[in-house]
Amino acid sequence: MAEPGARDRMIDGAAVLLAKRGLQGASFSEVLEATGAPRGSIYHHFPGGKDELVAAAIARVSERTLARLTELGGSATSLTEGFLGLWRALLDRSGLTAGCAVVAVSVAASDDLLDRAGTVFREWTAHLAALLEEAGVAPARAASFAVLLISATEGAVVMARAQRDLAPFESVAATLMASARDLDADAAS
Amino acid sequence: MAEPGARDRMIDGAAVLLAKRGLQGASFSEVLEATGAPRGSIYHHFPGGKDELVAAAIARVSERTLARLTELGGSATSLTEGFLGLWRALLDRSGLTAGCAVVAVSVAASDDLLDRAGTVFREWTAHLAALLEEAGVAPARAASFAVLLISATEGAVVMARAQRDLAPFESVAATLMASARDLDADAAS
DNA sequence: GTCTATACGAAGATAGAC
DNA sequence: GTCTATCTTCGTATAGAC
Repeated sequence: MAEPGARDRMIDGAAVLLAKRGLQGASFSEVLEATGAPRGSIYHHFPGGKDELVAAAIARVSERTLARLTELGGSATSLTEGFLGLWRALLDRSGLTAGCAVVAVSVAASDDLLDRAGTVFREWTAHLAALLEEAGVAPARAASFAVLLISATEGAVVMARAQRDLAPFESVAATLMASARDLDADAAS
Repeated sequence: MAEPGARDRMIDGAAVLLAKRGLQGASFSEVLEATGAPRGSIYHHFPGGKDELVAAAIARVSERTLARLTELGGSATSLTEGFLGLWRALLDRSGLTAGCAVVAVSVAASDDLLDRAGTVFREWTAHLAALLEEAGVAPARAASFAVLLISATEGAVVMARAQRDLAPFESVAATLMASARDLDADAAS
């Protein structure tokens, strides 16, 4: 019952290609080559064509990110460490050749896909802010730190990748971790 | 003497299209249509093809950014305000449809162009750090704040554009301005 | 410096057989 | 569900005339 996996593999493959080579690099040919999925069933699985595939890919990236954030819970420090860890792992695993699939879509997509990317960022921001509040951070500070954490991390990933050097990422990570410790200290008092 | 302007217009046009539509959106056809430049002279002006045009475009964006930063000088506060102002103006002028051309190249380019984008980020970071030091900020703090300012701003531009809402940018801007005031306060003491 | 014409390949998408 | 074949559009790039 349900799909045997071809559709799933295509979605994951598209997510990887978006992260590594951008929207134009995530062509059907590339996705099929990377996943071994059958060419004949592209439009069976994705009647909406490439946009539908890309939308599914960034939705999956979003869900996974949200799920991992939830597991982190606890303090502002652990949330920040965990969020940074997700992107550090992406850079490490790829040898600094991959970035964020959502960012890749945000800079070169149709209006519909741009909207979906915006929704992903809103979800991440809201989820992070809610978890920070659970950790005892005041709502206003939780909201502004959530936006800063996401934007600075995403920007740092872009810089580290372009410079082929993890240094800018680690510099930003250290600064954000210091801020997170301040949040926890204030929450405890 | 020198070029009458066709080459210059193409470079500027490419920069605008990169910012608005990404690398694949900055095709020769689009650039020619946007600038009115003659199709027959593309490879006269850019023997290296598209990569050479894109390289020239992000180099020009970089130069302009560096020049404007130099004009700002003064304090950490004025530098931060000015840097944020450059990107706020970009978002405003375009109705939140344009982003940073260098980021667009960083997520979807050839190795050579990726290197050039990395060089741009290094130049911005070094220049900002140097100006912060002139403003009395300690070298280590100047370096880390320069990286944070660039990465957070770039990330915020991506988020604001995707969400079609300036709010995330302004939230990040407020946080960065508060940090800049701290730097100035410490520099004065 | 600019033109037309064109070669070449890649990409998205569709049709119809199996 | 998957295949092959094909269509169309587009983008890069080249050649040679003006």
